[in-house]
Amino acid sequence: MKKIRSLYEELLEKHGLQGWWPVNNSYKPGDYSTPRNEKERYEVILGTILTQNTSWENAGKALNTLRKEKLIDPEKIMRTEEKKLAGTIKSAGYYNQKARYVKNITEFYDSLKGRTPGREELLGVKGVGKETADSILLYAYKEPVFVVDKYTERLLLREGIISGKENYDEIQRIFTESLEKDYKLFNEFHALIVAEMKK
DNA sequence: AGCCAGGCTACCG
DNA sequence: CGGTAGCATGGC
Repeated sequence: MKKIRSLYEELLEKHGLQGWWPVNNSYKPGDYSTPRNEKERYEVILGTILTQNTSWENAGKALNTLRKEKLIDPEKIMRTEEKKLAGTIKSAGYYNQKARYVKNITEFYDSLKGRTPGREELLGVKGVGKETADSILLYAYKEPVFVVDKYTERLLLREGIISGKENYDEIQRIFTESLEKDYKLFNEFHALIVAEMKK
């Protein structure tokens, strides 16, 4: 197995410390303290839905609108009519689907009562697939879960580490078997992958 | 002007 | 079951 660890060192050398979750946050390189409270946690969770197959810019605009409407609040989202919610997040694309997904994840989030969810129960929420579940665990709950996305797959393809036939869990295992389970490391590694692959 | 952006579900064979 | 159409805006 080509050294995943040395790949990390190379990327860090090339790009420097990045940060965490790039949608609408004044994060600083090397600062992994966010989310600092439940409101920020919930905002990150909304961001994971809004950014599905969508540019961060468009997802960020939708998040800004939600913020302006004071809707970064589970109770308010649940009280907002789905049609209206869809209009509010229009710029994120797929707004009808995502309005439904936002409702679903909000109901689930509320039912947790502050508890950290498991991956399987997250996957039980309609609108939450593997990448979204893992993004929620890593970025909202600081769990040491490696997030696999298009950039991750493209990088491993480029490096000849995978053939392209591997599934999500197999790709994820390549990272978790080679690295200590540290959410800051997983967070930074993924940010570096994006810095490397985003043209 | 068409292609692409950190996916996911439902449905098809 | 593995494969894929549909969902949609905004930036280039």
